[in-house]
Amino acid sequence: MAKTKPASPRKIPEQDRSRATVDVIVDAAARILVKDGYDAFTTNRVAEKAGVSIGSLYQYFPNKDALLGELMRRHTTDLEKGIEEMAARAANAPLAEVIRAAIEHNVQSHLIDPVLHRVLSDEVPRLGKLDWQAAFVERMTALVRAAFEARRAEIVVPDLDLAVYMVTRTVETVVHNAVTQRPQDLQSGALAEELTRMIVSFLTGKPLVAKRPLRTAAA
Amino acid sequence: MAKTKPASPRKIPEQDRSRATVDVIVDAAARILVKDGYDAFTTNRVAEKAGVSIGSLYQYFPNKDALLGELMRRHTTDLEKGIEEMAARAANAPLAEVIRAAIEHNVQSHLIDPVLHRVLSDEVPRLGKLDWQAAFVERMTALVRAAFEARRAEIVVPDLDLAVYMVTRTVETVVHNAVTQRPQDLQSGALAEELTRMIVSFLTGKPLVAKRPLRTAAA
DNA sequence: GGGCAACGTGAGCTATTGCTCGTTTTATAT
DNA sequence: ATATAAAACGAGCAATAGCTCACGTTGCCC
Repeated sequence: MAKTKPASPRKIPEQDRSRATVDVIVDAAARILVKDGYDAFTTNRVAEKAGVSIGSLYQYFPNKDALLGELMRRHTTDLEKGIEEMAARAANAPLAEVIRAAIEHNVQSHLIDPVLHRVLSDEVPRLGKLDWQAAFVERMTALVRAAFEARRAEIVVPDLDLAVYMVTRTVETVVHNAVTQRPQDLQSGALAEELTRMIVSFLTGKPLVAKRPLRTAAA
Repeated sequence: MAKTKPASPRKIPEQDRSRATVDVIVDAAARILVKDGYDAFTTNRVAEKAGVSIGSLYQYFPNKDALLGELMRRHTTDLEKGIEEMAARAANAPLAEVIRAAIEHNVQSHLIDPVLHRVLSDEVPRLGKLDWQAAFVERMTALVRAAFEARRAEIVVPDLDLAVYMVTRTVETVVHNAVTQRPQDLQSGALAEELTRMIVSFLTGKPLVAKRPLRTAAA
């Protein structure tokens, strides 16, 4: 377990053949992580499962972390797809609707490849803040911040930065953990419903009027 | 990195001498984790730093995970100290006060040994659900649930289990992440204040009347 | 003080893993 | 066809980490 160096792609694939090799390697990496967890994620195993030699793997990935990084990058890119457009679509909707849409989008994202998502965020050792990762977080934060600023008058939280921080953290982690611990409430929409109430009432200081009447009996 | 087995203490220390040895080992483990992170946490290094031989370490800990487990157990025990008494003290206070007290207690807990706490929860590979860990979570959950049930009339969330889940997750992770990402807001109490508002308005469906007037200007 | 068990020691075994490098195969260009 | 470079190969090296075990030391009990 040597300390891993900075790491950038060793060689850029030029022919279709090599691009296919890279893809097959990344896919195998994902499959191993999903099926057997991070402990089973060794470069030799990935190469074997991909049906390529270990040497080929190291032609395109300078080290293990680079492969992991590329996998995370692709996964994140998939998740990001659609966020901007959702934000644009809800651009001049009322605050409560924006929140609801964002939360529901977040829930859907978490239901795409839950196992890979969980392994990547829970089991993989933090490979100290990749550059693109920080950029991603910043972009998302900016998006939320802009949405809040446009509706500043409705928001009672004095410190807007703090509000953005708390809301993003809360939504992300509650939904994320619910994938494994509350799958039923995620599917039924109950969690998204309550989470929306929570965030909206936090921001506006006023209770959210429910779209559909809340059940009044206990579960 | 072999798969680690169940693991229970290999030998129970009987003399003072050996109990001191165990302590010095656990302390060294904590110091290494805090100062150098999980990558530097090797059994040989721990033994060296503790000033005992590697053989001694393995007389009391059957494997590496057992040492880590014991360290976590001690840390958690420290955190748990005071939770029950706080719960008892706030037994018949109004809901908002209970929430506030619990959140402030949680904040204080996170400020005890923040670095160790962070390493243990973020950097250490999940050693699949220790038995005492599950028990701890269950005890805490039961505590919160009891507090909610005693005030069921004030709570608008239809599914009380879901409410308990969301509240515990939210408080824990927001505070936990704030330790490293929002230390200022933790220290100032601003985060605890807003978090309390968030939880109370979520539960009661009504805005929390601020103890001290909120600043109305933006940050 | 003798015996026994608890305690302590550390050289080194075993196993694994990330990764290299000399070689061979395949595609492209002329 | 031949040359050239990209792509693929895979045996094996170097490093490291978890852990064992045969042996020495300390302390308790009669």
